[in-house]
Amino acid sequence: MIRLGLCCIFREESIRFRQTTASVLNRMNRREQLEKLSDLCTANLSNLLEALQWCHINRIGAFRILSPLFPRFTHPDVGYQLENLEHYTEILRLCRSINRFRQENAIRLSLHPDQFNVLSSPHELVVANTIRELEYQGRLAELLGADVINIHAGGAYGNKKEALMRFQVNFDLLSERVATRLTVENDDRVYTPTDLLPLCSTVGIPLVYDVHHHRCLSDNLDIGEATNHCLETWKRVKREPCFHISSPQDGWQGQNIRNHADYIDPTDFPEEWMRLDATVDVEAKAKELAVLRLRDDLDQW
DNA sequence: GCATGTCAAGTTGTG
DNA sequence: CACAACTTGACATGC
Repeated sequence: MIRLGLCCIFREESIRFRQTTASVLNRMNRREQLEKLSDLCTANLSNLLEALQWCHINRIGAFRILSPLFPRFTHPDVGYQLENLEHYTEILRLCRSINRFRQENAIRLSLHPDQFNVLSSPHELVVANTIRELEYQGRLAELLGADVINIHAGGAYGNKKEALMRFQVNFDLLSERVATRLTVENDDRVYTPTDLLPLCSTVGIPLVYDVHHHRCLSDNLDIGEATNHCLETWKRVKREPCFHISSPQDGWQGQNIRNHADYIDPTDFPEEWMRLDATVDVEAKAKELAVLRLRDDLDQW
């Protein structure tokens, strides 16, 4: 069975995640900062539980958790520890409820750290910041029961081989809780599946195959071949494979095919995926509306 | 109440 | 060399 995944937020449902910025926090004293952050973390966890309940009711089998679930957690000035928040006990209780709910209802959770997390960077500071952020997401993953932390391979710096070598070296600096969850995804400007598959076998991490990115930046593999190679990387770690799907905003003849459309054109859904046991994250601007429509479209087939 | 500007972070490609 | 694009809404501010 294909399980479809909703990414991070809702378009029409009133489930909303809250945020803040460092500049707002910096205008407060530490006590006020922690009060605000405690409120936001607690609210976001309640919202996450609601999001999972929505997924369950609507037969959506996966949910991607937004990175700033705990806002500004790793920020150098205003970062904090959960233990220092007023609602710490409540926060842990909510995490356990979420973890139990996703387990009982078989909802797969994943995380997708932002583009500035670059393990292949030649800059020590960038790598250090990346590791800090990944460790935060690892903690989150452990608390909530997410099994995927998916990132891109980063920049090429004029030499992809060397960049991927740095990725490999820096991977060894990650904790067990991050390393066992980390996956790498082909992107639409630098790294194709062909570029990443050797890294995946050397490091022993799975490939998240984004077919839209592959259509924007192709290699010598067709979709069926890339799918099969991707499946092998997941088989090695005995876990359910993960794919991404989107459609271009103005069709394949449009100006910028990288932009995501509101909905998924069902003809963009690879035939090769139809009979797989796999997760397919739906990256579409209409969010839950797009997932529901694609679910119905696939049911028709 | 509504419009507008801001938000920690990286890298690439364009002009 | 500077800057927009990537992707993107939520929030705070100002009128």
